[in-house]
Amino acid sequence: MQTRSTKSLIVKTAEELILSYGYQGFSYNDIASAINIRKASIHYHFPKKEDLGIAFIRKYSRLFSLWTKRLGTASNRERLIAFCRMYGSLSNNCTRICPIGMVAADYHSMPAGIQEHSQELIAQVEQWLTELVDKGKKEGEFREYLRSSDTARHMIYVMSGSLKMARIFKEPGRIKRAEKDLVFHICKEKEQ
Amino acid sequence: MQTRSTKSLIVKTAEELILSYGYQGFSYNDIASAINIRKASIHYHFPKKEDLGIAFIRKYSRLFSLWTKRLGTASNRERLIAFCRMYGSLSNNCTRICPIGMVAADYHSMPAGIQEHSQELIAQVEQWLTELVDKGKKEGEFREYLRSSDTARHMIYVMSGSLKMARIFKEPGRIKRAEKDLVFHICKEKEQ
DNA sequence: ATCATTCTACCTACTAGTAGGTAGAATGTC
DNA sequence: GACATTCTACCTACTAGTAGGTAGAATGAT
Repeated sequence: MQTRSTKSLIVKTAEELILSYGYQGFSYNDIASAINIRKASIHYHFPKKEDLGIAFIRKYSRLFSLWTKRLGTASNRERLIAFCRMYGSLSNNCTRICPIGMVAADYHSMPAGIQEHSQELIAQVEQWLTELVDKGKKEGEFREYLRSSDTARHMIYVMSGSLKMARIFKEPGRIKRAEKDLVFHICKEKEQ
Repeated sequence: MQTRSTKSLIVKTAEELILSYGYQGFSYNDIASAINIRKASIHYHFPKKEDLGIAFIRKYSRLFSLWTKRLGTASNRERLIAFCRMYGSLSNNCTRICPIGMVAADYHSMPAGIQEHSQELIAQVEQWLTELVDKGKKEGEFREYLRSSDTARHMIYVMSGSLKMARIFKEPGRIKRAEKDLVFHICKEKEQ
């Protein structure tokens, strides 16, 4: 097995474990037995657990960048909905929560390097959403009284909260509902 | 030192640790050294870590019940604001998050007994908020188009999200802002 | 083209430390 | 004396991380 596939397989597995059980809730052993390699091999690619944690967050940073780039010239309303759908897909049928929700909860028990990268990821998403709301207001699609950055934050709170609760109560409908609520109170045209 | 005070001191310390570092992020040793007793003494009061976790959640269940009872005959709008203020006070100056936010994130890595009690606590808060929104609508204080239980959930998502982000970015203003946003989009009278 | 060397990617075997948990003695309190 | 409480001393299981080795591919020198 080549390095590239093993390395990314490790990150992929870490990802699943972190989004299910949290940073403290998974071990190198869990990964090793999941993909049938030895623990030391993980340390070869990621010397410290912190390194793996950072790789996990940076991956989501990259994925989000790619996602925003792929998102063509849709209307602001469509982009808002697309964001919610993308976010909802992270739920993985009520088995996982979002990276932001996880790092935000475990924040104080994480190494400094992970904390910094977490801040960057959150800021990146907030930034993109702030610009979206701003543009939506200017182009008359979104309600004028909204404060762009507060609305962006509000969206993150709601979407990440809905994923968590959807998982606990095994109610995927909570995510869809959160989306509808957000669209309703951000967009001008009615859609309830 | 009597049992009662030691026992409640253990829970109090666990509480602080859990709300800062998460369920996986604290140990019996942390508590022992924090209040200068031996680890085994904690096991005397709480044989398993799960027992301590349940005590923690049940305490917040009781506290919430007491809080709702103490809350006199204020207007629905005032009760809504009081809820947000109470919730915001859990932030402890951006050092902690809320019990709901914590158990929701760590959910899958917690023992079954804690999971059940977590569900109950969340359901309890959701229930109270649902009734508040319902009453607020009937009495003409809240916007009629709101769905009571969805709005209740929305409130929990936003408040618990704001506590988490306030902690990460050391921005207590996020909590106040979340409160204002909720009041604005739930209550009829303007207040921005 | 051959051979020595270096590097990559993994391995086995181990360390020190910490986790939750237990047994039983010591201490206090009624 | 009886019982509750806290202690010392320990256990097993597991954690992140390290030491040292190996097969084989890549590189370089002649």
